[in-house]
Amino acid sequence: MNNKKSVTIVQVAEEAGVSKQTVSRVLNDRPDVAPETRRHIEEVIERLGYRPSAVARSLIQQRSSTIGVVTAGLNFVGPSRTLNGITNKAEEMGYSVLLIELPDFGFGDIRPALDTLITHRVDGIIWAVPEVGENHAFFQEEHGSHNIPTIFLTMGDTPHLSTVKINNYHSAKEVTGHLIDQGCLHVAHITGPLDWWEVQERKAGWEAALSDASRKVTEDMWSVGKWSSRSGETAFRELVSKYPQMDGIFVGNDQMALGVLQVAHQSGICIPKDLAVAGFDGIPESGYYWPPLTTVIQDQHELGCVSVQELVGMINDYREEKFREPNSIILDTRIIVRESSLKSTNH
Amino acid sequence: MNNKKSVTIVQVAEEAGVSKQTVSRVLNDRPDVAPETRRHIEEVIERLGYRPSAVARSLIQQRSSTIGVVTAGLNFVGPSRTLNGITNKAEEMGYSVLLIELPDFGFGDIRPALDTLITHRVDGIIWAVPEVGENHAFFQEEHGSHNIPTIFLTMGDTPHLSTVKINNYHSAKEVTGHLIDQGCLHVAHITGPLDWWEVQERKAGWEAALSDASRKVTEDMWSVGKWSSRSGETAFRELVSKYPQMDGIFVGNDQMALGVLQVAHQSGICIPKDLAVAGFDGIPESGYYWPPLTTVIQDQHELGCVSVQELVGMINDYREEKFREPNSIILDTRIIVRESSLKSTNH
DNA sequence: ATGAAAGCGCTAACAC
DNA sequence: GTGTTAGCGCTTTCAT
Repeated sequence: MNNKKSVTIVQVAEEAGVSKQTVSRVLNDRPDVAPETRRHIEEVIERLGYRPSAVARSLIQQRSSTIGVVTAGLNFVGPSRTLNGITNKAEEMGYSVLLIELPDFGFGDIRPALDTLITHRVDGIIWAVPEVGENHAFFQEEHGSHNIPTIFLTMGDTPHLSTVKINNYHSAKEVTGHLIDQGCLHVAHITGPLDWWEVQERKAGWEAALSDASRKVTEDMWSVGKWSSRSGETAFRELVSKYPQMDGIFVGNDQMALGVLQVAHQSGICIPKDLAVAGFDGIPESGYYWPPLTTVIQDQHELGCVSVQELVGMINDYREEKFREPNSIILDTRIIVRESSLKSTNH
Repeated sequence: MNNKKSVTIVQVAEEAGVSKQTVSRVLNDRPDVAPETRRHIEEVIERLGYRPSAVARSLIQQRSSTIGVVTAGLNFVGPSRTLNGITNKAEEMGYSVLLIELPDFGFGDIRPALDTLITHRVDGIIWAVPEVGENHAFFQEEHGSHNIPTIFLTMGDTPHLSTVKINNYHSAKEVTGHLIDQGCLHVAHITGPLDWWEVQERKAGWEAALSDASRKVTEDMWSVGKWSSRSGETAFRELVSKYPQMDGIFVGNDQMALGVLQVAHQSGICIPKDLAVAGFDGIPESGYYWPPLTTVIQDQHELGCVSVQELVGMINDYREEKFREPNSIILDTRIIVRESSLKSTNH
């Protein structure tokens, strides 16, 4: 328990009575080692508990086999599921993950995070911080200020940058259409914070669906939340008073929708009869809300997987000095209809 | 955008017309550099966009300033909040985080994860995988097979190992006591999977509370879930039929409690009048369930923070060859009483 | 099939 | 206050 210094390749070589190159060959599965020598060296490695140093290897090979992941808001459900996908896929593809979490959603603190990653010589970067306000402006201006392959999650299309995201606009439009199909004449909307790119997309989708159904969109028909159940509660109370004729509502995420359900119970609003409700995200609990919540399932695990795959492709092309066209990958979602929006069957 | 190779200390030295040693001094804020030289070098560093290589530095210093974090089930709320705390604190204390997620809760796949960390020469390890079945046996037998300071989260006290955890036993006992105080005569329990250490602790706490109130504990009074709302639903239906006189229930986590609430609604069981319900974890949404859920708040963010602090202490002592007594840190929880358990006020 | 030498980018130890 | 030398643990190139 006390031999602090770890075993090195030289010690293995001495113990085995060979040169360190031969040991190195065994480590890297090179063919040109006598079977007998190989077995002997493997035995010594095992006996000494030798583990080659990734640090030394990274230095000489000029590649760390590590990807840097920058995230924010890990205490939220979405980002952590994405991270889940990233770690799984990275491991599968032979990469380690260096994780950085920004203290907020990335206003002003980008440079230190980036410096840490550059310093560690990561082979590629996944920028898993959603686009909020101007927090991505840095990259739009300075793309190429660092020359590490980088992929961005959940941001709008931007020249020269590769992105991965779900189809927010389309999904929002579809779920709003579903509410209209259920016979809702007045479909309200609770948004997330307006400076989020996703939020703008979802709101635009809601507007498009109404517009397609020849309905007007006015200011009193929507309200702004902050993702939490509490903020959903507040936003909903606001709508109840300013848009009383509302008989359907598309809520920007499931947590806020839960806040809506609670206010409805307290106020004697019957769901879905008086008000059809749909959420967004598809968190597992939503099927157990009361009533079970209609929502849009976005596969955030898959989002993580796909981004790793694309990034590794970028890394490889970069190494071989091949030019690679920036890619914009869009993942589909799936509406899951549950009781909270089923007006028609209740008639 | 195309100069692939990154700038090195030698290039900075040449450009500045000094030796690399002087540049190194500036990088490490050594006092013995002429102010003028320092400014000049800093200007060159800035101009060239030089970032020192953590890889080379790690190699020579024999320390990586990186901690390895091993986790599992990131798609659950608890582990990701803990990770949140870990990243925050690690960054604050000048450490980077290398993240590994086990595919399951750690049966059989421990060695590769450990190898990855050793290979990367992390300075310390946070084993944030809860103790389940025999998944920690490896460490109990082979402690010291690797000589990296390691701290374990959410596992029972074990000789020679440092641990951090919340007081599961006490919390469970307290919340069960609360249900009894509310006048419940028959308090049931839904556990998580029985091979989890936490689950055993919580069950024992529930039993102790009943025992203190001179109630008998029999097999028909409890049922086993798997953490999900769906499994809570199943377990509760089982209890309804095998323990019909039940008028209170302590559920092993909030998600399963949500499943209980749904079944109650469907079956016309009135909460809390017919049945008082308490959960465990204190996820933010629990205050918006219907009715709002009484639960035990465990601060998993704090759990992460504390573990980093303790680990850094261990790392420092280890470096200085000081012996450090293995530490077992226990964090307190807080019961938050909401409508779901307030029988007395309804009388 | 194996070994010797060089060097990745940096810092520690010692000159001057 | 600054430069020189050596070396961290490994892989690459070139001999043998």
